[in-house]
Amino acid sequence: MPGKKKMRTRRAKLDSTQPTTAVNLKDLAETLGLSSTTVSLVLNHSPIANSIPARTKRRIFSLAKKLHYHPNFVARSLRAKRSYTIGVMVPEVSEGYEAMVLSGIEDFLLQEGYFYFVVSHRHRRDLIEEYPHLLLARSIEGLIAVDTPCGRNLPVPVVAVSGHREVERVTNIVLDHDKAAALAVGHLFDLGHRKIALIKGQSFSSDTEVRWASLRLAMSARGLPLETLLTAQLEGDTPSPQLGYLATKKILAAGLSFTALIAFNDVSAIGAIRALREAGFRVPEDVSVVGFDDIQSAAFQNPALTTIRQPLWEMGQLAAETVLRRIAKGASAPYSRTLMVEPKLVVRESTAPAPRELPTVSERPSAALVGNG
Amino acid sequence: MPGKKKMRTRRAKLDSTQPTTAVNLKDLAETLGLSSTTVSLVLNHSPIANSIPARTKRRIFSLAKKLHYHPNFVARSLRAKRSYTIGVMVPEVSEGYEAMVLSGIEDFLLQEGYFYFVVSHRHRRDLIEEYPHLLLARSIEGLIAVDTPCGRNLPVPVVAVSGHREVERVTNIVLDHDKAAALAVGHLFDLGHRKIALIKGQSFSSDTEVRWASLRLAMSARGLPLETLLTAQLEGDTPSPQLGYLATKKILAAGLSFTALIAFNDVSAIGAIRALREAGFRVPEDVSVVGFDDIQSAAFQNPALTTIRQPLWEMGQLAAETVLRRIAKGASAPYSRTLMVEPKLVVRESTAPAPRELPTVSERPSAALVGNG
DNA sequence: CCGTATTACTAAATCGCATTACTAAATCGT
DNA sequence: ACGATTTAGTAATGCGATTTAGTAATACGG
Repeated sequence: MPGKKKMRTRRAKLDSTQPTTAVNLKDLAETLGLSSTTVSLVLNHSPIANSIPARTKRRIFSLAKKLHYHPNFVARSLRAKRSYTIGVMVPEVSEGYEAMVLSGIEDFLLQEGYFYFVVSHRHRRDLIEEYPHLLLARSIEGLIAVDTPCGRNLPVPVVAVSGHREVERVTNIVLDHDKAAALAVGHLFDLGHRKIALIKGQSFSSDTEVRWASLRLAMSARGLPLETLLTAQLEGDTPSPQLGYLATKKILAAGLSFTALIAFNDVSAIGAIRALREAGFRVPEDVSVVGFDDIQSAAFQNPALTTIRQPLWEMGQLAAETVLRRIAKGASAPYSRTLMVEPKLVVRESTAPAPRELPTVSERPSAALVGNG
Repeated sequence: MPGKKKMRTRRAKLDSTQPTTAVNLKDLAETLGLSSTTVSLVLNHSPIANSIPARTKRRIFSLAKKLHYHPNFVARSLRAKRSYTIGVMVPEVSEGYEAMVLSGIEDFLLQEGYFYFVVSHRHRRDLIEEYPHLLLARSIEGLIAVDTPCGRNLPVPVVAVSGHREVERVTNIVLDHDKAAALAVGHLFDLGHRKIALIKGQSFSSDTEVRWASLRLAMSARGLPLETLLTAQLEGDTPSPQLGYLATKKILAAGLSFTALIAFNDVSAIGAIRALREAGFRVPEDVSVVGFDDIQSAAFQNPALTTIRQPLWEMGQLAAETVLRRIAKGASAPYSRTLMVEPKLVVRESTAPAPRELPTVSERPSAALVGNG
């Protein structure tokens, strides 16, 4: 009699030209001639299933594998009140920064059986406010905010990657900016550079102020003054080399000569190099350029970019690990406010010893190197 | 009597020092002295609730708002068998191709109230097999497979972006490769190039064979022979300019001279340029290079890359739109097998008229341009 | 050979919501 | 005034997995 029933169920699925609907516990149980309780207990390695003979267990496992059975997460979540899902907020899914962080997050999360929702807010205030609630309504167990001023006081653990500091109950994963700045400035200083231009990030970027402060500190530690005329800020919402290009143009227009430039990140460094070349400077012979981040394409720029590597993938990984740990420990458990990761100087081809004489725009034929590297 | 019950429920929550657990339908109903059916019907604006007087409705809505009631998404999904979630499979969350497609997918999906899970398989066969089932277990309503040979016969609509063709019940979103190849070859031909080297994609990439066939077609249409010695294939799992670099090295080593190179994609084109330079060729004066895709950094290479733009963002957008449409129509509805998108030639700086004489490696001092562009 | 333990399971309740099928009372048309 | 309709709801079922509380059947100790 149970045989008949099982045949019908399976047959219906096999006969159909329609695609098979996902297998569920009951299907399994009926096919095996067991109760769904037994199957569930065995599949979950419950100690209560100790008494089930190995043979039966094997039968269960092998059929489950054969039919690609995976417990319905929605049902499981409902019952267990756990969603095994976390939310990730990013400014956008760009080609550079976020992709690397996401990749790190994903690797860790999937390996732990968690999935994640990504939402990108494009710096829109209303979305930054709204998304955490939308995610919460979907029962996320934790939230990772990448480069995003994240909502305070959410009922789940929040980990910020390069977020603004000092938000209650948020673990911050940040680069050691002081060390990063010291690395950049020190490298140029050691190459003999004394006139260094700086490009500051957009005001909405959470790294901007800290990195700027660290840069000033590192400069003054080497006795280098900070010339306002050698300074410009990125302007524009969507990150693109164009922003660095325009910022560099502005510095060049100010007329003060310099032998090195530290950009806010690699993307803007790429634009900066282009602006410098258009103005007739060779990089790195006349002007050295240092970026931040070490995005994948930094190594394949021409010249390859010297940069301060921000371990983005590892930061994503660490963020995921931290959220999961905080989830496991429970909401009331203590948590670290800040986790610092180490920057690394990656010397490539965009930096060189400072030239003997300060290069100026007027001195050299500006057409010489334009349009070709 | 109902009063007593409701007091107990609410009180328990208010007394607790633990964070309040979310309000549910039953809480609401009991507090209001109504059945959960009524409350549910009203909150969902069901026509069946037409007969409920406005006063009662108002009471329900206002209490719901006051207690911040949000229906439990998990329970709702289980019951309604709708998760408003779709799955996205990608080879990996890289900096280039996938990020753009994902971005397009996300824009459309979020705007329609859908969320998505991303999983990356890194070309591992077992993961490619297993992930669709894992996603299904999470009740996805549809699947987008980006550059992934996707599982056949799933119980939800599947849309493949640049997937392998001719899979049952899968809508394919593909570039018009014939047009793309004609654009690339035609552009170089018009510039006077007759000796064109080609880099073929990795065998696991779904675009590889079609693009190759189109390229051969386009070549022969112009009367250009396809020299095996001017041909190399990318080798390696993780996309990186390094692969293009090595492939180009191999072509150079073969010794046959050429004035132009068509790479499989922008990433490999970047590597190709580097290899050409190391061998002493100027790009584009000696050798022109054309890429495919038009990833963001293509425009900011030096020289800026001439490329065949694949509208990646739009493809993501279209994929999302198509999945949602197929979901709305139901599984048995007819669907388009293939949706073609148009390539566009983007002329930048990596292509130029063919030089008078065929350049050869031995003719020029190979150190001249190394390390600087 | 009786009572307890163990083995090998199963029935039923539960998670929160949606939905189908009702009901009891009031109102209406003729 | 009596059946029909409308009004204002409620009870019961099910989505799929987990979990608690069981139950037969056999084994074992004394």
